[in-house]
Amino acid sequence: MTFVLPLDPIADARRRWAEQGWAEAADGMAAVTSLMRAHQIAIARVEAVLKPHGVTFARYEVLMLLYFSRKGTLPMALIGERLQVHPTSVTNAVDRLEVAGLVRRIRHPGDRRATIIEISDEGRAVAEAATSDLNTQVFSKPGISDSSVHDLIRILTELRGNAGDFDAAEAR
Amino acid sequence: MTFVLPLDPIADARRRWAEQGWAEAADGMAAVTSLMRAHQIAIARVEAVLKPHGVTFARYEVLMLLYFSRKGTLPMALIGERLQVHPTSVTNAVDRLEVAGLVRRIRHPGDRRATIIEISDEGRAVAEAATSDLNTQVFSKPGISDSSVHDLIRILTELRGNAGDFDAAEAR
DNA sequence: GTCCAATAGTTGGATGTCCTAGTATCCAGT
DNA sequence: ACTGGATACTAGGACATCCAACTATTGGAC
Repeated sequence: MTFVLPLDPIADARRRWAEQGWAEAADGMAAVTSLMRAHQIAIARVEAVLKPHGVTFARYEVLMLLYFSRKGTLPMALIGERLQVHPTSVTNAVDRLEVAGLVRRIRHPGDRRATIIEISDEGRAVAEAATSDLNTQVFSKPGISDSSVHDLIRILTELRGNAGDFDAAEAR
Repeated sequence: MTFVLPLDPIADARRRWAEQGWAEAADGMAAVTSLMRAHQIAIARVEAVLKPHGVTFARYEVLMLLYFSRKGTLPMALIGERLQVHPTSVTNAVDRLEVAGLVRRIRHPGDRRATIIEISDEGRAVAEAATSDLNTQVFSKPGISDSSVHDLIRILTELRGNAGDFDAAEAR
């Protein structure tokens, strides 16, 4: 009985990097490539849970930002800033959320250039139901040990901080 | 003189999760969200470096797989399996690489369903130049400490393993 | 007061990913 | 052989992201 043991493709690539004389970059390559693949795995799990709720992760994030805001309203620009995405991505997400009746566009009273987004009751309901499912099906069992979860958060916070995601002084 | 120090949005969300009684899922949420954002940062850095070479990261990965293969050729199916992407994504990447003259489609001698992809001399040249730039500009300085790089690789390998990325117990 | 640079949002285009469906081909069981 | 189920790839569609360009509006400089 013969078993072919599939090797980890990333560990393979890292080995090749070292063999090619790129030892100095091998770990970085492995880290970045792992990040790509881990993202792919995580997003797939999340999207699968969100699908029945009729939202994607991008829209879910917008919804939760509004859900947790004081008045249930936020300017487009602020949403983009918080989520660190391009303005056009916000437009896209809001368009679809609005069509689904989960949010509403409101004219900014003091600045006619700006647009305020308001979450609707249906939006709140979806946010709560989706979060409940995500918490039980994904976030509570992320697929790695508790200590790894902590380390991962710490390391990625370091990475994000160095990339200018937030003021390093506030990194905690 | 007042400076507004932007807080880490993810640390914020984690706090809210705990306040809402979702403490058990708070870390998982923070880990997954951090992963999404870290991916966004990494892919942006990588794509910026690859852009002058006329390839994207998706195509670069295909190119490197071929570059390191014994004969410079691989079946489409194997490429998709190694990169863990959908067959249509491979078709897409190969289409563009072929148009750019970096790879070539060849008929599989023994199986008329299959297609073999062969890297061209230009493909090899691009692979080498792009790798050189990536190594010096990204992989050698990933934006986190060396020990963090090691921990990150270890944790993401754990995550990928649990997701079945390289289930060693599986027969083929 | 006027003018111009900066800001907010949208539109259109390029790219990547996945899914569903369809075509061609292979292979094993009867 | 034959037939039906797998396998390999492609076509078309939905989404998300970014960039470049455009419109509308704001606010400061002169």
